[in-house]
Order: sequence, then structure tokens, then C-alpha cells
Amino acid sequence: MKVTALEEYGLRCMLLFAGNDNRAPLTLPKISTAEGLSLPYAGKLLMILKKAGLVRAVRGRNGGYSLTKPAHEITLQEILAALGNSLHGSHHCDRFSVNNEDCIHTGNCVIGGIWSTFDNYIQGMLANITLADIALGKFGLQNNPVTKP
Amino acid sequence: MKVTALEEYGLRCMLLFAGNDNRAPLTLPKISTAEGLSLPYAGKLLMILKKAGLVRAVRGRNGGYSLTKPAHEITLQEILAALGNSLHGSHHCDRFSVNNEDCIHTGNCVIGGIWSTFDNYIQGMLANITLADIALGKFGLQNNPVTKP
DNA sequence: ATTATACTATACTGTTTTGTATAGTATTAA
DNA sequence: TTAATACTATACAAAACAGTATAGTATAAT
Repeated sequence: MKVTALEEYGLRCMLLFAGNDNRAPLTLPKISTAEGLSLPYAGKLLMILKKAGLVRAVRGRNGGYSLTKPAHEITLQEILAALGNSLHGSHHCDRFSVNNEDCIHTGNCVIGGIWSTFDNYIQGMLANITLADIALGKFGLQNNPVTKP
Repeated sequence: MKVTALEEYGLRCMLLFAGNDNRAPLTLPKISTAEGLSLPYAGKLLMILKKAGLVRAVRGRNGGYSLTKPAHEITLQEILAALGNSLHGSHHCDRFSVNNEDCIHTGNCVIGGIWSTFDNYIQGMLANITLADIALGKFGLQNNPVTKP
């Protein structure tokens, strides 16, 4: 299981905004130096976040990027969904068919069940953590709630 | 967030064993046709599982692979740990330093906190699901146990 | 109007991941 | 002992991902 680069750096950029609430928009040069990213790469990230509706861009002098809603209304789920695919989606069987047209496990696939359960579990957690929570370090977890029916 | 190919196909192979408890060892040709994998690729997967101690190999005629312990004693956590890295480990900061020597967020990195919490959360879930559970579809989850201290 | 500043788009390169090809080595039934 | 069967190892090719380079377009202060 891997965190992709877009998810990592995209989340870092979002956190930059969380610490910048209600101030002047952040420019691409500022973002790129703050996060150690090249300017075009920062541009690519912010473009993704913009297309997802998490960020708004103002062009020209005195322009820059800012959040479209307050940090405490943005969930980690929204952010990660914008930056990459979920662990188990409709594309899953296409990815893992080893160059065949169809996955070999048509019909009752037990693998799909476990990933899907796993993914729901994770999404539930992500939906309950906001960008503001992360910026303030205000999140935690209880013990393993796995049940065996 | 992505499931890697090794994780997906490796888990599929392990499930093949779970449905084969106490019978003759599974040969590489059988595994490769059952899962639609090329023979050398199946070999690579089983080699990884063998090095992790999850599977034992017997060479020569009548040989093949079998589990080193019963399916109900093997957790999903062990299996995925053998097949890939965890979501947040010691290598995390190295991966995301954008070709610089050090990550730009030295010291109090709030990103590390969220991934680490997230990873612990996931590991806890994985440790409570066994290969036998998966094979029988016997697993589930409760509602989101996120706390905000 | 001009110019500096800022966002936008596309093409390109290197690295990692995926998966294959090929050539071995070991064991056992006959 | 021979041959069939099975595991093991290394090198290679293709695709996806990560990150850079370059060339624009838009806005507003002067």
C-alpha cells in the first residue's frame, strides 16, 4: 500500500492554507518555496486541487490561491479523493487482470469483498477528520473495531 | 492511495492455499493457471512469500508450495507486510523530499502525525483479520471510531 | 499603455513498478 | 541413470508515475 506523491504534496499544500486562514491568497512562488517544490510542479498540484473545487485561483498581480471554504469544513476524504483514487473502486478489476481482457475472478470474488470492506473502513475515518483538525494535531483513534459476523 | 500489484496478486495466491488446507502442495503451474499469471511472475510472488516465511517450497517431482501454518493463524497484516511497505514508515521522509537531500519539514511535521495515526489505525484492523476469515468472507467493520482529543 | 506578477498548458525526461523471457538447479519416480 | 517435473535466478521490455522545462495567457498597479 502506497501513498502517492500527489497525495503527499497535495495534502502539504492544503495544510499551508489551513495555517493561512483569512489572509492574502498564497502565490505559486510562495507555495513552491515553502514546500520545496518546483514552480511547475506546484502549479500542477494546485490545478488538481482547483479542478476538485477545493481551491480558487485569482490571476494577475496580487493574485494567488485560497481555499473555497473554511478549513474545518474540508475533510481529509475530500482532499485525498481529489488527489488520487480510492483503494478499491470500479477500476480495480481492470487494473489487476494481468493484460487479459477480463479479471480471472469473475462472479463471486472474495478479494473484492476484503478490499471493499477495507476501503469503506478507511473512508469512514477520513470523513471524520478535517483539515483544521490536522493543522492543530487534533485527531486520534480508538482500538480496532473489527467484527467477525 | 494504491494497492500495489504484488499485494493484490500475492494475497490472491495466499487465498488459493486457504482453500487448499491440508492437501497436496500447490505447484507453480497450478497457481499460475488458477490466477491467470505467467509462470515466472507466479514464481516471483511465491519467492517473496517464501522469504517472508509464510510459505514453504518443496523442489522436484511431487513438489510445490504450502503454507507454513494454518490459515487461521496468518493475519492480513503479515501478508501485506511481506508484499509491500506500510503506509508510513521510516522511509517516508526519504521518498518525499523532491530530490533534495532532506525533507523540507524537519522538526515538527504535522504530516508525519496524520500518516502515522492513519497507518496505526489500518494495521490494527489488518492484525485482526486472518486468511481463514477472508476465505470464508467472515469479516466486517463497525462505525468510525475517530476521536478528537 | 506598459510592465511586472501570477496563473495555465503542453511537451519532455528519468525513475520505479510491472510483467516477461530465458536459462538454469534440484529432486524423485520409473 | 535418466527424464520429467518442479523450484530458482537474472536480465530484459513495457507501462505508469514523478518531476522538469519551456512557453504561453490573464490581470492589475503604475
